[in-house]
Amino acid sequence: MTSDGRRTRASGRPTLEQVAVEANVSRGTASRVVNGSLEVSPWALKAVQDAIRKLGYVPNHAARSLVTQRSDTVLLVVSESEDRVFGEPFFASLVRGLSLELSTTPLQLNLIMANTARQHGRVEQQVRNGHVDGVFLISLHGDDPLPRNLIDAGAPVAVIGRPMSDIGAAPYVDADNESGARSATEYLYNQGRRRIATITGPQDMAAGVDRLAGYRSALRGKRGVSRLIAQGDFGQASGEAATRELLAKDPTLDAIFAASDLMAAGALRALRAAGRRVPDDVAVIGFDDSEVARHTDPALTSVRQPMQQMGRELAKLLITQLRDRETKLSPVILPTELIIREST
Amino acid sequence: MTSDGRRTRASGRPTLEQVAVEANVSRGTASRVVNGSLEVSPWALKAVQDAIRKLGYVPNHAARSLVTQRSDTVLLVVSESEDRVFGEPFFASLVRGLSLELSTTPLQLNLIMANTARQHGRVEQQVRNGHVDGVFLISLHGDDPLPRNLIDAGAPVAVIGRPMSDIGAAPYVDADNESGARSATEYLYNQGRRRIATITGPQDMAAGVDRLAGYRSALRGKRGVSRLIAQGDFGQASGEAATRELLAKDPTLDAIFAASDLMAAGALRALRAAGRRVPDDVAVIGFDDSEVARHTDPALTSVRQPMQQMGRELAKLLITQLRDRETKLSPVILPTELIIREST
DNA sequence: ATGAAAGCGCTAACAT
DNA sequence: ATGTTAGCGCTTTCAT
Repeated sequence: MTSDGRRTRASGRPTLEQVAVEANVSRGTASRVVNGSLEVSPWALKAVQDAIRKLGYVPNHAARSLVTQRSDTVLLVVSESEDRVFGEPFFASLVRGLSLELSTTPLQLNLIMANTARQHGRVEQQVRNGHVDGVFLISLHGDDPLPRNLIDAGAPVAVIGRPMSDIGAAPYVDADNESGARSATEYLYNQGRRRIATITGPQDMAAGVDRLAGYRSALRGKRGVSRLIAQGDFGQASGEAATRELLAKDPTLDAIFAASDLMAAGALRALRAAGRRVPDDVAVIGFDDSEVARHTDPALTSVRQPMQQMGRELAKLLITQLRDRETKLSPVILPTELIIREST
Repeated sequence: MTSDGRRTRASGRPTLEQVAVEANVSRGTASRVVNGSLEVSPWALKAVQDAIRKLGYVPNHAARSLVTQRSDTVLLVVSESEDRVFGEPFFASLVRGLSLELSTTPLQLNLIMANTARQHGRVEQQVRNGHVDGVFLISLHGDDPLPRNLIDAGAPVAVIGRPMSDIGAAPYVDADNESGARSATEYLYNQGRRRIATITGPQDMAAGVDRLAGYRSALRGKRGVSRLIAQGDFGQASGEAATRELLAKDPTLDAIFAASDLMAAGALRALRAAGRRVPDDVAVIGFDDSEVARHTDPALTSVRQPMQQMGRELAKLLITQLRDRETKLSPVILPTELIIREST
């Protein structure tokens, strides 16, 4: 008990009630001010604002959630099997973009790593419980049932990276992989390279398919250019192996476009082992503009994706759906940029 | 209204009340079961459990928070200026460790990027509001007031990476940087290298200081070994410059221990430019065992930190404090491992 | 424009 | 061991 005989609150945090008392208005009016209602007299408005400042009042999230039935929380789900993705610097940029955009809203960002089916279940549960108002999904596997389940559970979803299969109503953000690959290949062509090979990504992932399509598109109709395709899996070892294979098929090749920086780094190794100079004998271009690209020797020319911007767009996609559940959004495809370094 | 005249809940989610009705017990008893109280008859226990399963009941987080005055949420604060850290693969492992450990608790992980002072303010506010029960801090700047402010605000804090200045009551987790650096240096010595240089990290960061100390300690008392120290900032360019400097001072040096993989990658470039073969002429060791280490040519021998384990320990540090606010915890220092690759 | 009051779903103290 | 009940802090009708 305080000296005036009233119970002390456990935490020192002021409540809306206290603000109302301080401002000589009812709790209802105070609430209206906090929530920006227009039906408040200028006089009351000021009194409440002053009280809020004086007391250092901040709304209680739990109490508000309880009555509004919203959580003001969005979930970023990272499939652990994709932790290469997670570990790449571009993930940091993506999250920065998300944060930037979310910081203009009352939404909190919850992070969950969902590797197992059991954890996928937890995600769905969180959605059904209303603990989460919306979900960001990162780089799905082809046949992942998660997005559809989440949508069925009633949550808006936004996906980063074009899903291979139809994913229901979930909009996505992606870089323009095809166009990026096309520019890279055209750059090699314009350099005068005429024996241009590519190392593809896995063909069950959109990024793999689209980048190969870009390579093909760049060379379509061009005469006097030899095309050469080897299959990779985005990993360095596969790039190295693919390059050896390519070299065996055509020892005179003078350019390689790899669908990932890691594969390009592998190509660099294989080329050096084969005694080829880069870029003198063979030019190499990677994709992603990852950390690795900056640290190989020679440094890699690479196709950059605007990850931070993609993060912002991703956030916008979800925010829009949150504001109006009925909105049907289209995918957002952002342009890439070719970053020239030493390998071309 | 439903046909039986009672109001329908907006969301279909069952409440504890409905569980109680279904199980023919009071809400109180149902609550006891949900919260694992022992004062429940086996009979009631089963009835409630069945009802929970049948209805698919899950507790409402907001309602619980409201009454318990806990949020069951912990916050991971990433200083954006440290986004190199964030982007490194080891961050993924750290988060995985955190998630793993937190998944055994009802704690949710909230992610916030706090670059600006304004955002630091937001973090403090979240703590004061009770929106967050505890905070993880990652790689602080020397004189960052955040940890102390948070502790003052009443939140348990756990820090990853030894802070330079005293940080108050916050325990931390770190790798044994000194011992890691010592093993690396000793490895070079045991290889027969006798002109062993080091490229240090910034000396206003614990990792920089400790790794230099490890180098010194390894060589202490050894005769016939030349020591050579150049200053770096953990970045690749600084490693390249430092190596040129080192080479100028001692053209015969036969080993370099760099306090980061990025600097080691820079060293590799400078050595190649200078016509030195690695590891034949000069052996190189980095630190962090990052993605970059696996993709340089030659691949880098590097000191690995057990990031996932560090994540788990970090979580434990916070969980312990959450359970008992009075606990005073000691720092946790985890051993490193030397990963041998092609550069030695 | 404002006040009064009814809950949101839950826990915990109290009574039995 | 179980039921009853008083709030937790807030938003939102419904009156006025």
